[in-house]
Amino acid sequence: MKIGKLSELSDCSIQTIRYYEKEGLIDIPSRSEGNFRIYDESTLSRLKFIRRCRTLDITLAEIHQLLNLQRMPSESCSKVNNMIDRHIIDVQNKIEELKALETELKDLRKTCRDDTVIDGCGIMDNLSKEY
Amino acid sequence: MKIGKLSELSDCSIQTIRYYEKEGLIDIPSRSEGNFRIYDESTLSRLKFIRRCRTLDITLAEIHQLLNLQRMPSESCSKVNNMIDRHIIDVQNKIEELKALETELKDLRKTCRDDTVIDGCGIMDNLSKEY
DNA sequence: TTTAATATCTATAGTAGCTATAGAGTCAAG
DNA sequence: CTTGACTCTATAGCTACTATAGATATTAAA
Repeated sequence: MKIGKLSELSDCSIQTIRYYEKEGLIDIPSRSEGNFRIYDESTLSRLKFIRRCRTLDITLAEIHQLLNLQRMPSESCSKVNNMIDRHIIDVQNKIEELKALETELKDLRKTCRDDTVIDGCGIMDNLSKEY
Repeated sequence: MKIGKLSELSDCSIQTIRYYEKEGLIDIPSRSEGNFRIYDESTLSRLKFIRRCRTLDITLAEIHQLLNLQRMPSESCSKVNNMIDRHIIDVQNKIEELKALETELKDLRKTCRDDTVIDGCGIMDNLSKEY
């Protein structure tokens, strides 16, 4: 199949597929006479794997590592486990940060009534203060 | 004062200060005989304002807007309020997304025992599945 | 006064993961 | 034979910085 079809089936944009090729995440495909990329099912599976990882916020560098591990089926999978564990912690930390930010923004928001003017706006005042 | 001192006092790196200058967030400073940037207190205040906004994840484009609003003290401050409200919602949405991601990562993690190899690793299996 | 260390200058490239564009070529249908 | 849909390469843009390299300026010590 050509790149348009692959894009449709994999839910990756055409540019993204070419980008992944450049990054070495998918195999270099064969070409048609007219120089169009020709793909088979294996690239589709690969793209789905990559997309699944990306929805989990796994970086492309980490996906590289996972793909390398796939080629060493008898290795211990502790690296995979550690990677996921690290991600869980990162996500938890990020959630805590965002909660703190939410509180701070809400506090800031309270300092302005809706019907006032820039000059007396508590928000602008607060942003100018030091912390 | 020169840029090194300003950097120290404002907690912005020297490169960041020059970057903000390029982006039009701070005034273009005067120069010494030897072509060094010379700043006064007003730039320091401005940088503190910018930094405060940045800790609240306000974008540089939005900071631009806020600075424009500062120059119109008799305008209604509803734009400021709306901006903060929008940020609160964005942050809340992001938190929900991350919570879902956390759950998903934890579920994924449960599919692998620590003492196995890649070939039988539930995580690798799961990443290859479609959803 | 020379010299060495420190501070500053400009310009440029890199980060992550795409997305968007321009300008050209390919191919099937009408 | 032309139209339209598809694909090609190469390049630039996004955000908010950060990190060089190589040159100049200033300051302090010897």
